[in-house]
Amino acid sequence: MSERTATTAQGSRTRGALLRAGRRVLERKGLHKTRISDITKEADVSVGTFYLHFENKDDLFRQLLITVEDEVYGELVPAEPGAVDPAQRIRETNRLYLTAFKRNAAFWTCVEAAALEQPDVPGVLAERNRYYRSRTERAIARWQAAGQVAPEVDPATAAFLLGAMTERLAYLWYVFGHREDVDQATEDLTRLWLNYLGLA
Amino acid sequence: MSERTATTAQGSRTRGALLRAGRRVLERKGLHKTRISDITKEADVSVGTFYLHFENKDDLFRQLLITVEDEVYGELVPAEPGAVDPAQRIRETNRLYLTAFKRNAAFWTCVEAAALEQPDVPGVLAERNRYYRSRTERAIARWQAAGQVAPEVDPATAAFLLGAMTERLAYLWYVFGHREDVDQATEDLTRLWLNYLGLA
Amino acid sequence: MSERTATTAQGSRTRGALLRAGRRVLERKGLHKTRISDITKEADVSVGTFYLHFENKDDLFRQLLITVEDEVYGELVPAEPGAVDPAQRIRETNRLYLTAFKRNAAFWTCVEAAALEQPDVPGVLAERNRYYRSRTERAIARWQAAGQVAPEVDPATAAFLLGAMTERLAYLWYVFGHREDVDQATEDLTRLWLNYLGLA
Amino acid sequence: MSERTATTAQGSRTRGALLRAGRRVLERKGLHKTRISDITKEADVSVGTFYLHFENKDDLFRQLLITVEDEVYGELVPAEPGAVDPAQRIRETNRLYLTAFKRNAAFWTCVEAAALEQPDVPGVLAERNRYYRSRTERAIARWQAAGQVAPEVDPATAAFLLGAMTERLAYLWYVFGHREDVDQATEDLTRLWLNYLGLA
DNA sequence: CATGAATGAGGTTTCATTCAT
DNA sequence: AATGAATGAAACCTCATTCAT
Repeated sequence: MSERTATTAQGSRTRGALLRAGRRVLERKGLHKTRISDITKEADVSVGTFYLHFENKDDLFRQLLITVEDEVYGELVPAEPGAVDPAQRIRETNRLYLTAFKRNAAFWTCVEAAALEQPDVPGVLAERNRYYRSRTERAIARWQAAGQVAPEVDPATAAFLLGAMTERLAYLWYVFGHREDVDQATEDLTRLWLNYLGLA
Repeated sequence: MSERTATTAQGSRTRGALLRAGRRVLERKGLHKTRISDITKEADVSVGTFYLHFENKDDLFRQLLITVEDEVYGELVPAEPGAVDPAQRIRETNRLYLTAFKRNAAFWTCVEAAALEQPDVPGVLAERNRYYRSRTERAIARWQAAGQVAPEVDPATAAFLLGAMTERLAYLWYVFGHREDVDQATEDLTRLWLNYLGLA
Repeated sequence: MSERTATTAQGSRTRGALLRAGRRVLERKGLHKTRISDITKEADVSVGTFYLHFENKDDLFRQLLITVEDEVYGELVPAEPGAVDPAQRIRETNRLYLTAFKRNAAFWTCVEAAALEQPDVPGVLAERNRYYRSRTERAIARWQAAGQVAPEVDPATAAFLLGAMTERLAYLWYVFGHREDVDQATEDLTRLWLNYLGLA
Repeated sequence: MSERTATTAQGSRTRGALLRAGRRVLERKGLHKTRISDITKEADVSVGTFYLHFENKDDLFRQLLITVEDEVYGELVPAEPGAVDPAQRIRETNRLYLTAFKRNAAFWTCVEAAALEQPDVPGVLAERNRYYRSRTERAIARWQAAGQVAPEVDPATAAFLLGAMTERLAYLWYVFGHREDVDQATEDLTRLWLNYLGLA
């Protein structure tokens, strides 16, 4: 439906405008108070045009979610992939995550809301989680092999727990609370990771 | 606001019926798909009666939130208040929390949704958090004084971080995931606490 | 229906309270924005009580109209009924009318509104008009007989025209405009009468 | 306010249909008994369409009032603008006024009702009054300069009083009473003017 | 592709009136 | 007589979606 392969240049330009406008409006008004007409007004097109590119609001939202996910994913690859000090690596990843989360906090509010109602959204979020978790898990296993992390830590459990906490803290700080700094937040978060992994 | 502190026995009976019906319907259909007429149908009263007791859906929701909060708060007082082994105490509190959360998980879905839209809800949640956090903080300080927890742990930070993580895990397990057990969940959660506090 | 002959002392006390409350609320909120519950609240009785004494809002309004009419009628009898100077008499009557109208202006707003919708109200107003008109007509005829007013004036027409104008001016001054004085208003009005009757 | 200055031919056609339908229904049922759905049914459009063109019933009414005012204003310019006999001129203007009023009497019932409730309506009416009054005032002053009207008449007062009376008589005759003729009404009214101005 | 007027189902809220207590 | 909770018909208004231009 919403995936039309061949489109005019003009067509995909309009589609892009709607996506960008949708994001702006959603961040401003929230998932439920956003009307389709709000989005088309922001994009400076007529209501009818919306239905040329999307099935409905949920459809646009899903497309948007994928786009934003990609953006965030892309940024989270740490600078130097070589082997470094675990503490250093954890700190750096946390900083990248918090920075990206903070920038997308307003939109993330809508994502959480959608997750409670739209059937596909939890799946998208779960996949993101799984990706992070497995990355974390592999890193911990590596550190164990290198003798930097105690062998009784279960990498899978650790990755799950630390991930959950990281998410919630980011949410509390940047969505509900109105924390602005990233530096101290990174320190607070990192300390928790190091403690748990016995790296402090 | 909307309450006229129930003048009649009949009046407060109906009000109670609406609150209970509201909760049932909210758990079934979610915050946004619940219609006022759904609630009155479930309570077996006419639409007009709803407005005799509540200003609108949000009003009922707020009243309901307070009620449920009280229920949950009430249960969280650990059985034997005497001085016991910290690990034992943490495990017990976690079990109580997870049990209560699991029982109210469906309603909590609505609470999270409401927190993203209704201005007063975050306040209610924040207050609950503050209460727990200060209880936790005092306990940790006590354990430090008794030499059971290392002095370099900051009780305030620890309470905040551990609380956040606990919340998110409960949410992931019982709202998104469909975890059913409490025993193993309690163990997983408790292990994290003990690790962070150096009590393992 | 609403005319119940024998009633308790308590009963007619409540009825009176409702009438008085009704008038106060009508003056404050106008005919259409006044709710039955507004009236019972003002009278400090329950809604049910209203229907013990009146059929509905229109019924109360009609009763009230009669009461107020009586009040106003009663006041309009000039002090000394003996033969006096016509100009003097006209001035005095105009003053009494404007004074009474001003005091009842707020309620009169409702009367005009009701006249446009309730079938019986125009009749009540018309009767009041007829009463005044015939009084005026007789006075003019008397003055003609005494040679004080020119014989080519038709008393019936004169009474009708002068009455209409008096009504409208009172309305414009005290309902729409917010005129406060009575003295100058009386002079303005009286001058018009004298001019028309050739008494200037 | 609510107008988006008709973008499409179709759009303004529908808007016009709603205005005309609104007027018809208002005249038939009166201001308060007219439902929005009555109007849309009469105009043969759906309810939603109403809100595309007007904010609510009051809004439509205000638009309508302006339209009708314009209609009436436009007609009241006397045929030959040259200098003529004052009596002749007064008679002619009165006839035009009564004719226009009679044609719009049913709608005027609603206008009077609205004036008692909607805050802007009295202003519209007052402006119309002011316009007439100043026209009348200038005419009287001209006649005084020409020695046709006695110098002791105050043009401003005369214009105000005569205008008020004219309004009320038209109202009593064509709204409350069901007078049908215009000729005799014009004579009655004109006689009053001439008398007051000493032109009889 | 784009437009924006039109649709109407679906929800919210009000309030006159009744009736069991 | 008085109470006030309960009723439900009736109005209002919104907004996702369609479709003729």
